[in-house]
Amino acid sequence: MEQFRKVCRENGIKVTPQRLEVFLEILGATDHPSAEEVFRRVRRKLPMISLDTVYRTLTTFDELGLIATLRSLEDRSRFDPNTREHHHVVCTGCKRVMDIFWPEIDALSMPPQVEDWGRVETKHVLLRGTCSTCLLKIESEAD
Amino acid sequence: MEQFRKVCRENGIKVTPQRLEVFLEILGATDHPSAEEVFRRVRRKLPMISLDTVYRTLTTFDELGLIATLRSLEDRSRFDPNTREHHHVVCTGCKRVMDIFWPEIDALSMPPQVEDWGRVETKHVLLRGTCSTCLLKIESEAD
DNA sequence: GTCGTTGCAAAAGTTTTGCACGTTA
DNA sequence: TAACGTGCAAAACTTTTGCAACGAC
Repeated sequence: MEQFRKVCRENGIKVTPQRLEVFLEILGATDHPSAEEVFRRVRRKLPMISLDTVYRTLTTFDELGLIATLRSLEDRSRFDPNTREHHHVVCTGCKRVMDIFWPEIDALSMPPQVEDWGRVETKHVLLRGTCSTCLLKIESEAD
Repeated sequence: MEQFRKVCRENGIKVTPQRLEVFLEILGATDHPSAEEVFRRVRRKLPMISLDTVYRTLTTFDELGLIATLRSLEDRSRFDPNTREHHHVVCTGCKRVMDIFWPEIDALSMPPQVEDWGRVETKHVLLRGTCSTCLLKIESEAD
């Protein structure tokens, strides 16, 4: 909690009761809650908090690297005619997606914790980064 | 195209101009278009097609295994307090997500096609399957 | 002719935003 | 007190659904 105040100070954002409660709630969560679920839980302590504040707070925390957001390709589904096992790399700049074939990954056996968990049906790797075109663009903008 | 008629016949769905055009368009696509983008392209050939038909058609094709849908965890974002590198397995039954630590994957170097592509910043593996609780439930329902 | 499919419109669900007010630093 | 952050309400956006008309088999 002192840690949290410190992170806020370092990043120039204010410590509000809303941010503090969302922080405490999400840090104790092991079940990957949705924004709606976080809202439900935080409201027990802070009944007047609004859902859009929860969204704004989660976005802020994600930007500060305090939490990770699970979502694959931005906000909408994309469709792929290739149904063979393969993977994807997406550019955070231009949002373009490239197929990857990666036999080493396909061949890997599951870690023990997953064997106990149940039956795995599919495996998909998503890489994020910056494509060479966008890298060039960023370099030329830096002039 | 004859292939497509055959798949439809085998699965008991009708061959409509809409389905045919969506099929032709998506099979030629290498850029992982969104539903909206597929709609835009198909409309060039079939100006009267509606967006909801495109959605329905894409869903149907996905169910038949003709295409793959890229989307991570169902429809909404989920948040994870764990920002160390790790991966996830999600149960298609109960939608619960479990963290996975998988050093073998983390240590793998990128395939050559990715080295050329640009700079990769993050790597995330998503497994889908059925957790043991849901497996038991399915078995008991099968009685 | 039957029944699955489409188009339209409206709804549903998640996430974002404009704005006036309140709170933090 | 000067920004920043919040709550409210409404909007934006993607995706789904009810229904009458239509078209494939």
